[in-house]
Amino acid sequence: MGRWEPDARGRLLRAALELFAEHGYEATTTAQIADRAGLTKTTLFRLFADKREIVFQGQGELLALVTRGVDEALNDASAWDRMVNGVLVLSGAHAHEHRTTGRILDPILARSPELNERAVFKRSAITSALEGSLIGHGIDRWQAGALADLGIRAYYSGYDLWVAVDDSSTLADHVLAQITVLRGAAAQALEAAAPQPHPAGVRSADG
Amino acid sequence: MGRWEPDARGRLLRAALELFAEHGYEATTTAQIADRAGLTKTTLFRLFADKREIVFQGQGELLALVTRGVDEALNDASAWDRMVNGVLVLSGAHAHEHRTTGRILDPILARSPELNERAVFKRSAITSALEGSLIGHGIDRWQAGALADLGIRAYYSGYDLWVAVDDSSTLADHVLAQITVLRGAAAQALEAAAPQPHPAGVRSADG
DNA sequence: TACCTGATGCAACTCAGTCACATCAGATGT
DNA sequence: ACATCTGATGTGACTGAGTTGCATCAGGTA
Repeated sequence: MGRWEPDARGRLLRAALELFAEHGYEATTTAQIADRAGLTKTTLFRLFADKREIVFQGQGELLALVTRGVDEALNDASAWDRMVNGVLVLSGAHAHEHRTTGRILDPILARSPELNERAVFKRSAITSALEGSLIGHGIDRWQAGALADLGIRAYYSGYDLWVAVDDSSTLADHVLAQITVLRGAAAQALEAAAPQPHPAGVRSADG
Repeated sequence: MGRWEPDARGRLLRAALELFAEHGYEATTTAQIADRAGLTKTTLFRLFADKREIVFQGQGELLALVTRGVDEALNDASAWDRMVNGVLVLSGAHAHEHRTTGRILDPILARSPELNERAVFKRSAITSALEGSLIGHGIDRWQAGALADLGIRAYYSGYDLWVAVDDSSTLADHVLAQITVLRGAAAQALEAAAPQPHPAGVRSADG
């Protein structure tokens, strides 16, 4: 346990968020972060793979979560229901405190291309995990891809809404609502493409 | 024109691909690349924003392409047709030589997390460009998002197929085929979710 | 008291990326 | 020919991320 000051990771995270908010991400050095946390650069890099990971710590667990959600759906669940369950289990991982963190993080993230790139990568990793889990349950790979895109899109826009408002709502509430919205939108978009009952030939829009 | 040896960018790209293939991306230093190209590190970083961009040079133009494709669709084109046109114009940008480059690049890319992250970022940027263009034409934002995801997914899996086979087919051929496949798959996945014929009033997240 | 263990510090290192300044090859004008 | 202008390249020093081997230190155990 904590022989030295406890919770080195937490202290580093808080120090980093403070400094990022004050001076921006790029203008903050890892030495400064370690310094404010009462540690050294070496320890920082022992606890985090790189500077960006300070901000995204724990996102690795999300991959396991979404997979678990897909796996734990009922045996006769449809592809759609498996996807929904994956995204819902994913959403369940966020406590109310994450809302505050999200509010602090968002502007920092928006101003830093480097952080943005990592964020996109995490999103992609989660999407791939969802897609892979669905495929693992025998779902057609193209359906799995489309479902994963839709589900993760719902998750992220639900997250944005959840962070933006200030009520007692759960992340899962917003995500579920977004799934419904996106399902309707996707259906409408596809309807315009394939009005015939049997999805056959497409007319390309020659340029 | 070339007062010195011409085509510095091309020489650097070739040198980089050689070295990456020989020793891997991470094990190759920028100085080595510049050296083999008969240049210096400084010049390398004058021509490329960073080490990763050597491999992804020119992807920035793709954003403009997909936007142009969406813009140049017929005035009364449906949301779907605008998306298709955007993706097709995007596909038209690749000559046959890109196939060879793709074959060399793919294994390098697969072995390097760093390059992978950049690749994902580029994909995301193209998706956002497509989504934004569609929204700019008055298309509902949720539809735009879903359409962009589907279109770019078709583009990338079409690209994979195009690179994998060795015939006279065009990238656009494969992408178009993938759009059809994905449209069918998405329709099927949604059908299981919403069996009711009228996807009517969708309630947005309470806010 | 002696030992063990895991978390931390220290110092030196490599490499990506930046910058100010010098240089060099060719085009232009006289 | 000669001087000059211009843009592409080289030089060398610098910052900061990330790594590594070794020392140290706090606490638990015998």
